[in-house]
Amino acid sequence: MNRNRPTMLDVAKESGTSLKTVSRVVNGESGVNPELVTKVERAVKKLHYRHNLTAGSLRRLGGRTKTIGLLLENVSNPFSAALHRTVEDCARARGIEVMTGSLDGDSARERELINGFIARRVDGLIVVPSSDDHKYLVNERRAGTQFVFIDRPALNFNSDAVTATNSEGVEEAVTSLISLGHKRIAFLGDFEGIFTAKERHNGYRKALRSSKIPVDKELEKLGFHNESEIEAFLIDLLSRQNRPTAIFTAQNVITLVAIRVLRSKNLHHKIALIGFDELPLADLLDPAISLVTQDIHAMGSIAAQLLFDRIDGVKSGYEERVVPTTFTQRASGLIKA
Amino acid sequence: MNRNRPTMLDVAKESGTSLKTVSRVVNGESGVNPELVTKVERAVKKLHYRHNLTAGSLRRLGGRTKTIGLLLENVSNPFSAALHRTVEDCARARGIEVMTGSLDGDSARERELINGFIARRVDGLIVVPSSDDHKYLVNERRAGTQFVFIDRPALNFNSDAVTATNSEGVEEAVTSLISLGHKRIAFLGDFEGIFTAKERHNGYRKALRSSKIPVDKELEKLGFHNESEIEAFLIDLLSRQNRPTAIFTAQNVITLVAIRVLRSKNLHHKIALIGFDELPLADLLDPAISLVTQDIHAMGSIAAQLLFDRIDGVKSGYEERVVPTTFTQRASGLIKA
DNA sequence: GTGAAAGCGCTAACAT
DNA sequence: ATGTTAGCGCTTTCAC
Repeated sequence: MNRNRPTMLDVAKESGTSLKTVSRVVNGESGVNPELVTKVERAVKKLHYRHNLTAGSLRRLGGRTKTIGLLLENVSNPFSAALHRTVEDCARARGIEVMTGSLDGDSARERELINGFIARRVDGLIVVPSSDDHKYLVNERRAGTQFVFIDRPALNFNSDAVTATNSEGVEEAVTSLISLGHKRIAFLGDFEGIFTAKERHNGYRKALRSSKIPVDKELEKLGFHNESEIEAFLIDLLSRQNRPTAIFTAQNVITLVAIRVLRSKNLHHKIALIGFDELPLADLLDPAISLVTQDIHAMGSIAAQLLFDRIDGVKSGYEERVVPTTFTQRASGLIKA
Repeated sequence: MNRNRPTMLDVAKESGTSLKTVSRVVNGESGVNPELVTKVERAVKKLHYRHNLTAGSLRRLGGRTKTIGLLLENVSNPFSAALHRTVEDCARARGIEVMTGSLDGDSARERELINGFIARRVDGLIVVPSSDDHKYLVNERRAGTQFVFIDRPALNFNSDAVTATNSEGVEEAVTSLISLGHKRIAFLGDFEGIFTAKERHNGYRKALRSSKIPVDKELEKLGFHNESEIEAFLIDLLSRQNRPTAIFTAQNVITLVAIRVLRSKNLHHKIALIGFDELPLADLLDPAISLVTQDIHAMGSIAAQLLFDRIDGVKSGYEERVVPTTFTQRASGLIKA
């Protein structure tokens, strides 16, 4: 029972001061007689008093709870986890705690979790969205909850957002493949409904167009429901007569499966491979894997800063900040056509 | 400003009912006239009412906030992240949200974060501890906050805990090396002050003892301050005349460095290696890496269940649950002496 | 500089 | 079955 916790009134009685003085001391307000401060602090220690921030937020102007929500694709995937850590560090510097949740691409879960966080009155939310319509947030923002989107922008909802140069990053990587003589380059990505997936596909198409290589739809596939679908597509792809000489995998799980399939067919030294997203140990594989990666630290810090500014009342127009990707060339991307 | 959010009183007025009826409907209590339910629900929708759980917890018996805290080593490391996901899933099933924080092995941070979470009145905490004295939690538990420890038990604080068979897991792996003829087996682990590090070292020593292999302190090192120290020790170790024929690395970062160093010396096919902790892509390296791993899902679920039971008022004696590790033998562990 | 009183949004206890 | 009132622990407002 939290009921047995002492309150400010208990501390006031114990220290022979008033409730308000205790409040001032606990909140570190200036202008309190040092003697009283000592008395209060002694009583706090003696009674093991713990400030109740949630009660305070009820009456506090603006009702701030110094808690934010962070909605990720899945807290256990490396991209989400790294983003989480960055946001946590930014929040810690300001005495803000972070509540997290995984959406798994489910738009219903997005709404549920946002409702759950709002019921706990978070001051704002950083969201890697899973839904394709964020109109429903208009009322929440009007009521005082701030939102910043990350990785993908909001849809039907004008807001701050931080994204990466998905298209340009892929374009650079695919162009490098073309310059090595590749003309048949496969592209495996997520469903086009996902913003990042579409952007990455656009980058691939642009690179082909610039080099006047016609699109071969047989070499493209967007959207897989699970790993075995990826595997099946790749096995089919590689068994064709006119199989590709290079593969671009636009997401880390797809890259992982591609590595395994290429190995199992003993083609990992014959067919070039470049993937999108960080992959632990990618540099230790044989061949080492070329990757296009996002600057997660920059993305997370910018998103956190944007959110904190909004919570602090900044009213300027909504910003969309774009963070450059990095192309790390390794052996798998240098295999010639 | 959260101030503009409508309250139950606004909903009551809009629906022509009373505050208490609104409360009943919002909380899904039975025994309310369906007509009134409809009226209230209509008003809730119209006004975009959002229940304020934090206000409710103030008055609610037991003061539950339906929020728990999860303190991890570092939310972005794979072990922590996987644990986080498991706990999140267990919590979600009960409508509980999770606040998280990274301790980085810092005991001051542990206290700070616990204080921050208690200030927000979490119902309980699941802790991978970083401090070596948890006496200070006695008062918190007395005041109604529940604690479950995971990965390492609490010190000077009697509580529920979930750990893995660290010692037995290592013993099994090292014994397998011995049975392949290895007698000079190096052991690299974390500082002995860390529970898991000590346990893993114990397992190593037990395996040697059972086979009557004398301990060679030159082959052991416990505690590194950073990756370059690990690297330096390994480089020295491998350049000795009587270098080890096998290495056991008792933690994932150490295993990673060992993989890199063995490769750089071209010894990865000559010296056996077994590591502790999961390593993504370990099966795709050449040689594939043998690992002793923890059942993170089981550990997380058990910890969550223990915590929820305590929150629900279970008063039985504190339990220490031990979850078996798994030894996955791959090529790196099968290299002979 | 300090304190008393009101009230934040809700639930509990008690009417009706 | 529904409503009224008090009060959770705190911050605000305002008086001293």
